Amino acid sequence: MSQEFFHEGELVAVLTAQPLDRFLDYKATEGGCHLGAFVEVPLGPRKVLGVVWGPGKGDFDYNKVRSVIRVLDVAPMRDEMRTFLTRAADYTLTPLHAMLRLATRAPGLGDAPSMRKVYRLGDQEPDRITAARTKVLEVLSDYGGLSFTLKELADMAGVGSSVVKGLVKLGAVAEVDAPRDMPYPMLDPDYGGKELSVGQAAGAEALRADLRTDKYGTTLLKGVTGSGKTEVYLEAVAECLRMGRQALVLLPEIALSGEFINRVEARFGMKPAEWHSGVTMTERRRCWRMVGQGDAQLIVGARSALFLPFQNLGLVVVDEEHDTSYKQEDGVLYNARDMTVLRAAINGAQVVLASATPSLESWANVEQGKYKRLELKSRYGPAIMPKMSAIDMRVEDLPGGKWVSPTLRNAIAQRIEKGEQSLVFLNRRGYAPITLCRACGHQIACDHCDARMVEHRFLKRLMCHQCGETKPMPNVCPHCEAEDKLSAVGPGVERMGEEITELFPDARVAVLSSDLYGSARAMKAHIEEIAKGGTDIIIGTQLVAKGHNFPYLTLVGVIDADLGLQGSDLRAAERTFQLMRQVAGRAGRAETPGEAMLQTYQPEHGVIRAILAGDEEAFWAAEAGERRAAGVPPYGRMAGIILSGPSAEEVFELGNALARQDLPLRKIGAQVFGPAPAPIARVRGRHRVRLLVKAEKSAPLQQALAEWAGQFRLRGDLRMAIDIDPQSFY
DNA sequence: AGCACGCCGACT
DNA sequence: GTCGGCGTGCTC
Repeated sequence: MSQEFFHEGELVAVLTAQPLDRFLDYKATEGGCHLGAFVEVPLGPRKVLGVVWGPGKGDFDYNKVRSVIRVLDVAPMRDEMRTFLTRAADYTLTPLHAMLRLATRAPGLGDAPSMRKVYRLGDQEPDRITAARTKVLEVLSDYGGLSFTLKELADMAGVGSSVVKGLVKLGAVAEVDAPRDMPYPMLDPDYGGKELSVGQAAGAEALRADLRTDKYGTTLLKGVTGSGKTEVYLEAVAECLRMGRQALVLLPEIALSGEFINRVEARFGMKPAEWHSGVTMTERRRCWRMVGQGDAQLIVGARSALFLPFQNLGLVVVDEEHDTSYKQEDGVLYNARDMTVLRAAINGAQVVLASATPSLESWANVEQGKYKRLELKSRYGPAIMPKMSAIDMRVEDLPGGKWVSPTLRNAIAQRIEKGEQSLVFLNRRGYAPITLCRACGHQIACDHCDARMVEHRFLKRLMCHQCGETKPMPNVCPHCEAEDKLSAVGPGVERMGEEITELFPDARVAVLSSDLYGSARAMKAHIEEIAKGGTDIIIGTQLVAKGHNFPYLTLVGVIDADLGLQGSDLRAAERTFQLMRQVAGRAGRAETPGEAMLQTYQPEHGVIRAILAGDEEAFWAAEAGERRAAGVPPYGRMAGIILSGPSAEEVFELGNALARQDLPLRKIGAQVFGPAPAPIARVRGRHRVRLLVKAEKSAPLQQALAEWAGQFRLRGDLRMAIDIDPQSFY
């Protein structure tokens, strides 16, 4: 039985977010402190944030032990959260202090809850009544009982703030202190329930029943685009709210949150709390604190929202669970989808993994009986799945430098005639992926990374898609100094825009690519305008595959369905399959049936055939068979070790040393591959080398990796990062 | 992470 | 002589 409270002077073990790989003993403050308390402690000359993790070990000279400075005024960290952080740290081989940092990423955590003055109706009558005073008092009585800040109240009444101040002096308006961080408004689970189809209602009831068990469980909610998955899992959220527990919905893309928030408001009457990189500092602080004290019922956020201090987490929905952006690729390497399952298991919460095209991992977990599966077959509304066909590019008559086949061009022309929208999909941003010198063959590359610079004609610059570095488009070749010999090779969305405008000079064309907008807000506004029908032809990247609804869209043309099939990345087939199905699912979501056309040079390829046939089970079974035979995820375990440093030789040397001293891995039957240049071989001037480790599913991989890596002490500027379950493994 | 300590090269 | 480079080590 662990001790829950520590009296003044007792030793406590404190974990700080500083990179120390152990707990430090401190003496509890005057007044004592609870297990899990957030505290401020002295560390050398500094004061740092920490969490009381347990009783002190007492193995440090008692006279040198310092005292906790103060206990912070936030809810203590719960046992479940400490367990979660510990187990997540063990799983991802991340130091615990780095996990704590993820869990305390809120500004002003150490501040006392700040107060502000708010105004409400007072109990006195004003001595003289004026028009301005009447307006202020009317506003206050109209919103009976509610209070406002000075600015809000003055603005609402259309008067100056001096009028309000005057009324305060007379006692007609009361000035009171209120905490700046207000609880989020209560959501009403019975506010705006939509009529559900029979299939949806059955799915919703299954999820509600699982929630009522009060136990952990994971359900894969599968349904084609537009089948109404969102309505179904919002019913699970409603049940969670009725039970008085907190719910979290994770989205892969911030750009989607605006539309989703509106749906939540329509369903529950109020907006939920939001947590992602786009929310302001003030709002972040409010969200973190309110989640911690149970005054936020539903949080919509990005993967890092999983580390919020929930008091009573009952449900986590991972929307578009197959999306690769759930994998954090720098800093702490974790997969938010997998960590969700871990957290829910510890909290006794339910997980809903929603997707039209689930990941093979989730598919395999269903097969093994670890997850339940719910499938929404019938579409919500009259639309049906699009008709899909391949355009065999080997027989199309296309001049060099052009990418829209005559077949696709004719199909687009027909839509324009009927006043319907077409989408031209190409998963390549910018104007052209390669800038080549026709005189010497030089390709312009990034100065800091091992990547080619992509021309962005819209910005009139070259950009590195690895590090974001840009430079102006040069007039002469940087290598041979020939003038006017640089030319754009290969297609990007901007260039497609040009080609489409040439083919359809009278059509309204819009290019939709995340880098063309200054802000998420601007992008959202543009997407909404397009969705209303303000455009004939949309040219888009991956962005359009992520859940936006275009009711007038009836044709999707995929420019290069072969992109991503090449190379030896084992996930390439899976990703291509998901992407193509998602894009094809854009077409015909409303009343009009849609059509999807895939331009390909290999129409006989298994992935292309599976997409066209709509035979998912066949695709998954074939893909699973190949992975099982190769002993790779989800049927085997893998880890990547990324070594980086300023000198390529030193990094490789370390890589070779690791590969040589692989006894800890051989003991568990694991194999080491590499070192080889990492998929991105140079980032921001640092050379990167990767080793891959492959083990049986049941092998204790983490312990072996820890022992293996522990043999080395990194000198100078060398870094080592271990990536459990890497996204790409070739 | 910060910050101090400390041991070698080129400046007033 | 000393200013300052950043390698090494410590923080209860």
